[in-house]
Amino acid sequence: MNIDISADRQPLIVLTGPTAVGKTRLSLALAGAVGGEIVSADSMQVYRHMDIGTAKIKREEMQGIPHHMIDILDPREAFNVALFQEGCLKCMEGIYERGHIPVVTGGTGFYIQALLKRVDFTEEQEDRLYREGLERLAAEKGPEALHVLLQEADPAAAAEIHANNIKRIVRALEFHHLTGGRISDHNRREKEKDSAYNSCYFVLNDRREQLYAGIDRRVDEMMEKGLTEEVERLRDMGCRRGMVSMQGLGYKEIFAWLEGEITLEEAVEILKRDTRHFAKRQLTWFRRERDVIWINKYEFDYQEERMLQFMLDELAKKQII
RNA sequence: GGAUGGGUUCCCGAGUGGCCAAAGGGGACAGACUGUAAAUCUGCUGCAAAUUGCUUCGGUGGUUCGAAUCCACCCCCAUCCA
Repeated sequence: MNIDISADRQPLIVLTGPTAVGKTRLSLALAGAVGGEIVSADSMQVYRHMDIGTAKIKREEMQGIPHHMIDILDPREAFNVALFQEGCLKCMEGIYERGHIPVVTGGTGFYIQALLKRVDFTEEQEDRLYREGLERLAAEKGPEALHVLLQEADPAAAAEIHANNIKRIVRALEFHHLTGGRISDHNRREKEKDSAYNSCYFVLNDRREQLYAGIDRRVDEMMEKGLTEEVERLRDMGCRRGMVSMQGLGYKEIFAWLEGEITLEEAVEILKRDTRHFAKRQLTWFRRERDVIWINKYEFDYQEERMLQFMLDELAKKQII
């Protein structure tokens, strides 16, 4: 009775969820069951040498399943959504050619959205100097000064973005500066897009207490595995605090400790807290996404088999498998 | 046993007669997000309802038109003296 919507769209599976719910583990079972290849949608696992703090899967744990978008960049380089989308599209071509299904796994909701909707990032680049000028202006005259500029350039965006949100205001101004257009128009256009794929969007979740307990446990494990040494190594190879990669959870806190701003104990506490905050933000994002299929672990008695079966049923309904 | 300091809303912590349901911070919760997204930012936080009412600042009683703020006694904590 369902109309065939799969005719001209390629199949794609998304498995996401807040940090430390168990995405990696379930993704292996899922990819194994559907003959899929895993595409990581994670803004930090793209970096080489950042293994412990990103809870990156080890080669020997991959069960022979190909993993993409992991370890593709030097941590001294800046990554962003547009690069993610580009890289993703490229490796997915190969996956389809091999007759496999991409299983997009990772917690960066923004990246997943950019991929599914094929958000258009092509029309402009970025202008570092212009950005830095704006940031200096904000630092000297306050965020309001930037907001006033945006009101002239793009009133709709100014109304939507809070004056304190310097990063987003800078981006909106940069967009205008580079294209002459308005980012508010661009966003409105892109927002209306539907998924470009015949896709199933699974969000793995658990009770809040369980989630938070899992986060605490994971951070403790990272410390035992040598997170501090990992960060020291990165620092010695030239990573500095301001870099995109070093803004990742675990890295920024340990850096603060290395530079004597806080004690190690404090760093660990802050890391746990910030990771909880992050998990909450992820959940907010997923709640807003349309057509997501929630998998609450407690509804499956925490049994991977049952979750997997549920997912396979959903995939069959949509004729993805 | 004596001296001093202190007990404030989930936590820390201001408040020393009315403008106090009580600053500020943290946490919790909620939200935004379209080339830094593990980033950045916002809202909210005693209870119930219309501008209102009710319960709260260790306990009990008192002073006062009016108290978290003043007094008395009691309980608990910290430090010091015995």
